[in-house]
Amino acid sequence: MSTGQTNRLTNSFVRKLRHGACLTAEDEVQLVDLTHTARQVAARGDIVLEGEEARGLVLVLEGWACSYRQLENGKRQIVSLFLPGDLCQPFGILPRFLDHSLGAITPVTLAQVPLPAIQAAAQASPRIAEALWWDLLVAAAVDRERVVSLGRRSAAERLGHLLCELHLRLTLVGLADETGYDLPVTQADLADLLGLSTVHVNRSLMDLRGAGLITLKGRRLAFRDLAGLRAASFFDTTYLHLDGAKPT
Amino acid sequence: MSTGQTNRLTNSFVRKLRHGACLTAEDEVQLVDLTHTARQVAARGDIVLEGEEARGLVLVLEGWACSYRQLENGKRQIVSLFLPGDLCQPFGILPRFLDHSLGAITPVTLAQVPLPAIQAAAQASPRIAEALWWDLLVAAAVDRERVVSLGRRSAAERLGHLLCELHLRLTLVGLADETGYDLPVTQADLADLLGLSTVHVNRSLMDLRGAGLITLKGRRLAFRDLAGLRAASFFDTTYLHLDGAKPT
DNA sequence: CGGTTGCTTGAGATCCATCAATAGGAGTGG
DNA sequence: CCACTCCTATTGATGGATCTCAAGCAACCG
Repeated sequence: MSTGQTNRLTNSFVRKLRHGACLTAEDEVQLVDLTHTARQVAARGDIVLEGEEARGLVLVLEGWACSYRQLENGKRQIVSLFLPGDLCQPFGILPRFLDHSLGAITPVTLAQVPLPAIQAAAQASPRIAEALWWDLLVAAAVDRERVVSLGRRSAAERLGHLLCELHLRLTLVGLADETGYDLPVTQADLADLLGLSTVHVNRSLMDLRGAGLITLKGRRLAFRDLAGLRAASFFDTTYLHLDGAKPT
Repeated sequence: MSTGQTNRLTNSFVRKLRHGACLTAEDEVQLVDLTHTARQVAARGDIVLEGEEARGLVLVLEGWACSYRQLENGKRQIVSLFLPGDLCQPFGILPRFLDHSLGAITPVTLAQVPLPAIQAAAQASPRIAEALWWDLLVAAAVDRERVVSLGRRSAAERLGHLLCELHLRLTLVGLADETGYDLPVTQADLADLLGLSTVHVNRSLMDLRGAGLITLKGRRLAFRDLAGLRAASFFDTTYLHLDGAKPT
């Protein structure tokens, strides 16, 4: 209850979608209604395993989750990170089977949204449709940025860029401010996300600390020089298409 | 005119979408009608530059294109590769401005599809909607696979995996068979796609040739041992969700 | 033909992975 | 409340995969 209040009037999903379209009070009620089938999964628990059939859209209401692939050689790659308010699949179709697994990082609260229900909501309200499409666009932009990082950025740049990205995404749902945010992932998780070894993640983290850019104690990430961090990791603050946002 | 015949009855877009839904003759007419505003771009020419406003969905009818990011340090990362029949953006929304550039690799024939037109087509036919969503799903799966490759696969594995992926995608639109296909990209393009240097792409290509897996002369890629190549690069043939396909 | 572009090969440098060992916390059970 | 264990963070040393710089060559083209 401390990290993100879920009640009948709003939740992280709605808080995020407000940035994508000018939702009416009625729209918000419709969206919250989609999320009433809540389900808990413990930290590091499985949500859906690769090869399973999807039984509905998975929506993260609280906590952090991720999609990942477990490789034949024992390595793991996290494909996407899902924060509160994030939909784990595109909202218009369900695959016959998943080509990746979904797992919890922290304890998570999930909603399992039936595809027909969300489609009906999008049909009924052009603002909901717009917000959902905007969300899909943002998710795609985040994924593109990950490709760029993995392909062409150094370890420290990747790390810094990720920290900036998370800052922006968490701010959207009210879970971060200018000073920093809770970063409830292990260095091994970061390694699987960034395509690095845990040892090198640790050293890159040291570099960022040594450069006076961040502080990371326990699970709290604090910025000491946000502008400097953004510059050092070539982070472009406009990349989430927030210009279409209607801040509440 | 040799690579892919475009006429009033069918084109590469329709040929691909047939795999995603059971389209009627009427559906196919609707889809072809979307593509009549053809436009040519020369090899290596710009299609849309980063920061520009999108004026419609870009659809590749013939030739190869890509989306890429030009980095501050002079490096380039290709984010997605677009083959004949590929839509370069999700079909439900246009961003205010592009966070990446679109460029031609070979000479390309493009259609610029107005967003309202494609939305109307999807509204009018649930089969068209299904096919478009399937296409989006496949594109997302390809992008995920790229993330996995960049993060956790060796250079030779990345290359082999890409060659297998292209084989499958080109087969969908009738541009490849069991023996191989035309690969009209330079080694520098491959490097920017795979996050490698051109020198190392060359050496990895040599490795695959040396292992008796492929032949690459001129612009023709020929398989000498497709099963071996797939095994060596851990390629999963089911990953494009073709089980939902209705082969014609 | 000269110039350009793309492919190939060599040699040395660098970034990052791997292996290994230590230390600090958090939980657990006695 | 202590001993124990596990997990995570940290640091060192070594090796390997890939990059960068450099040069030669072949094909194409005006």
